[in-house]
Amino acid sequence: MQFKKNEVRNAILESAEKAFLEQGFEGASLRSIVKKANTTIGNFYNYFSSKEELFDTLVTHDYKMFMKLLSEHEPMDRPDHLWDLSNPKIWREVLSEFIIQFIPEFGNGFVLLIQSSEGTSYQNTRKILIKAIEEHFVDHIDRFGENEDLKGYAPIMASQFVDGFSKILLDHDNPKTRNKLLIDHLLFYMIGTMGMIGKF
Amino acid sequence: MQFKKNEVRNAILESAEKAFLEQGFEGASLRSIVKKANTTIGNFYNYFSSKEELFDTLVTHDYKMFMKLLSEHEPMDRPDHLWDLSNPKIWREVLSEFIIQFIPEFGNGFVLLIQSSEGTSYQNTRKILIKAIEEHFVDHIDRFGENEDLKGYAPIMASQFVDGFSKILLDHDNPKTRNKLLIDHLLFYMIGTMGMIGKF
Amino acid sequence: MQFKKNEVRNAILESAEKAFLEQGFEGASLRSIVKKANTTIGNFYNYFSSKEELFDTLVTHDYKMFMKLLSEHEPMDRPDHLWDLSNPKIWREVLSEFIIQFIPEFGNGFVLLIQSSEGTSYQNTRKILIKAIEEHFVDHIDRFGENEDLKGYAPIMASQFVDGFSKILLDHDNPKTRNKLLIDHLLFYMIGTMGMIGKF
Amino acid sequence: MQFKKNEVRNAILESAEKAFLEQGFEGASLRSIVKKANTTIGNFYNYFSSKEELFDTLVTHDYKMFMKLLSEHEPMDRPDHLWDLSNPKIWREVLSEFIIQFIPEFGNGFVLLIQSSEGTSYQNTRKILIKAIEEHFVDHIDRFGENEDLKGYAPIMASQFVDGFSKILLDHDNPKTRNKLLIDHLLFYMIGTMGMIGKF
DNA sequence: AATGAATGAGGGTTCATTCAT
DNA sequence: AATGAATGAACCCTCATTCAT
Repeated sequence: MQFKKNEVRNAILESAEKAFLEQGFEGASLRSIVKKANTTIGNFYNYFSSKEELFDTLVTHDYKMFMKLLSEHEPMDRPDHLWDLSNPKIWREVLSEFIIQFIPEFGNGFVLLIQSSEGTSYQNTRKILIKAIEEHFVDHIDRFGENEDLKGYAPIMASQFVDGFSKILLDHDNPKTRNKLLIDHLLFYMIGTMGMIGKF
Repeated sequence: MQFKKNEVRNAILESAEKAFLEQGFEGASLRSIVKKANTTIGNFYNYFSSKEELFDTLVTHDYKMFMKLLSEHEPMDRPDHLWDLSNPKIWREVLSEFIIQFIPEFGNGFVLLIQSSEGTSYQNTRKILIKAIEEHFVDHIDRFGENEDLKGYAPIMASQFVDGFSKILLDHDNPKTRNKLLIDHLLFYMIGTMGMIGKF
Repeated sequence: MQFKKNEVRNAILESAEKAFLEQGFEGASLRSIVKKANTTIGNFYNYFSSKEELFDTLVTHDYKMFMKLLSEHEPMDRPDHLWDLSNPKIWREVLSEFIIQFIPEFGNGFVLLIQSSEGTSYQNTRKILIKAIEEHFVDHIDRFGENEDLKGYAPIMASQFVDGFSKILLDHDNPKTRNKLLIDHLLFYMIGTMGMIGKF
Repeated sequence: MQFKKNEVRNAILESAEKAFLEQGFEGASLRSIVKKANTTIGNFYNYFSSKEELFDTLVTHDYKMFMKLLSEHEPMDRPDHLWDLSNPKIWREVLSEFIIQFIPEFGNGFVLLIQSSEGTSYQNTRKILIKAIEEHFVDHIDRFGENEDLKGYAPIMASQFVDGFSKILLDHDNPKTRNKLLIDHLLFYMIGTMGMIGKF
């Protein structure tokens, strides 16, 4: 019965993903999740030990991915040499190459982590990520010592960058438009940052 | 008991504002709100007729402000002539004058409206505002007919612009730094937009 | 300040009477009663010691009246000689004289006792009265020994007689139509009883 | 657990029926109902979706019956030819046949509808029925044009007829005595009405 | 593997009553 | 005499979780 088992399990996971994305972890009730998955609340506990573990399952892969990325601190930095390119016009294609290699890894799990994890043990993920991105921005700002007070805006930039990233993933399933938008997104923030620094 | 009355009322309002900001309207429980305000649930209803009315009280002023601004559609457009200025360097001071006249009116009420109103009658406010901003962006993109596919990014930009705006209000009470950040924010989006269009 | 005092007191009594009649003792809230009386909940307790005492005040006169009537057992019996009259046509005028002498005493207090006293210490009044009337009916039925099993219907007759009586008082303020209806009512029950016994 | 399920469900229904009859829909608390049914408030909602649905369940069959009877308007009229019979003595047996065909359908559900539905969606049932009965009485009174002012008493008669009907159902489970009393009841009202009109 | 009955805590709300002012 | 703030119990209802079947 391995086969059927996975069917139910997957049905629950799908239903839960949708519910969590739409109503958040606390807002989505187990009752409604299992109902949409065509099973019962009792049976749910044959597959998952708790609501939290359900969320965990949906999110763990992307969380590990994300943490690895964060600790390696390499792929994230890769496009940085762009900062030294003079012309925004050529950024797009370089970014495009960059984004293709690590973006596919992220999916709705990432969105759940960022937008729907309130009430779970992951609720700090968003903050951690934002903090990391912020430091990243600050690094670059620091290279241009003159804009000290721009740093105040860095946290805002960082949180928006992350939320925008997550919003794109959420709203767009089609990989092509998704990637295009993600590139737009990176581009927008690079241009914005450069402009704020005074590069134009 | 007129004296104590306002104290309690304000304690409830403060406690509620904090709770709503942190946990959203539905996530924040009346019981926890009144507890932090050092009163009882029964007494709460001597001051407010419902949880919704409590939210209403916190939000109504900023909501009216916001609706007025939206319908007049004038102050919001004012800084648009900046788009025709060639040099980003001088934008800052022009924006600065503009922002001073209408920003001071907004406070945490606006943040509640944008970030914490799910489950209240105001829950569409964020969407309305984002839609309005989005149209605004699209207008400017349209002036440069060649970037048709940039429009896909407009909704992202709009929602982030609004969320960033709200985040600044939330994180900064000090009017001076707040205004500075709001100017940064506008600047960042103008630069970003112009850059995306290909102006640089 | 005796004058003003009674004004408030009367306003409360009027408002309460209406509320109790419409929603019953438990269904009517003190809050709504004092609001309609243009005073406050706190002030209410300067005039009455409890909700129950308020009801008490509205009802005590009619209750005593009623109890006296019940124990004397005289006026109630008075029209009984009618039973021996052969022609229903002449009953009406005899009843008319009878009813005039004791009906005026009853008012809304009586209705409250019968229809709105659930939850108060008077909640048995209706039952007591009905029981008394029932015994009355049974007495007359007994005079015609042959209809033994008619007695089963006596409790129904009694409770309906009482409720109808009370309903007339409730629906009709005008003394003239009220008395006419009360006479109709008595007549109806006398005819019905005689008919059931087999007099026609 | 199918076995136990119905036990609990029935226990709740029984307890609720009793509570609603005694204290009305709003007066009866869910807590007291489930307590008497030896279960918990949480569990109640595994059987019924709301207090209203609980009432609904108790009442829906009789409500449909009643509505059908009212719309067909036939069985109700059937005994009318009795009015033209000269001798009350033979009425009883004719009524007896009539009543047997439609009365058995009614039970406590009907009583709940009439006496305990305040606060539910059925709260107008009593009024509707009384109005229908009243019109019925008026019809017959109209055949004897001379008693115009008797019509004032028709609403009283109608409401009492209905309440008496309901009281009999409430007080008597035994079908035999119940039917006998219902016949008595009809008889009583026919005699009363004829007498009032002046037929005797 | 699957069911759904059972639990108990907590949600927003209303109530009669008390009491300081 | 008058106010209305304060209390605590009770209202209907939803929730995640447990457990017997």
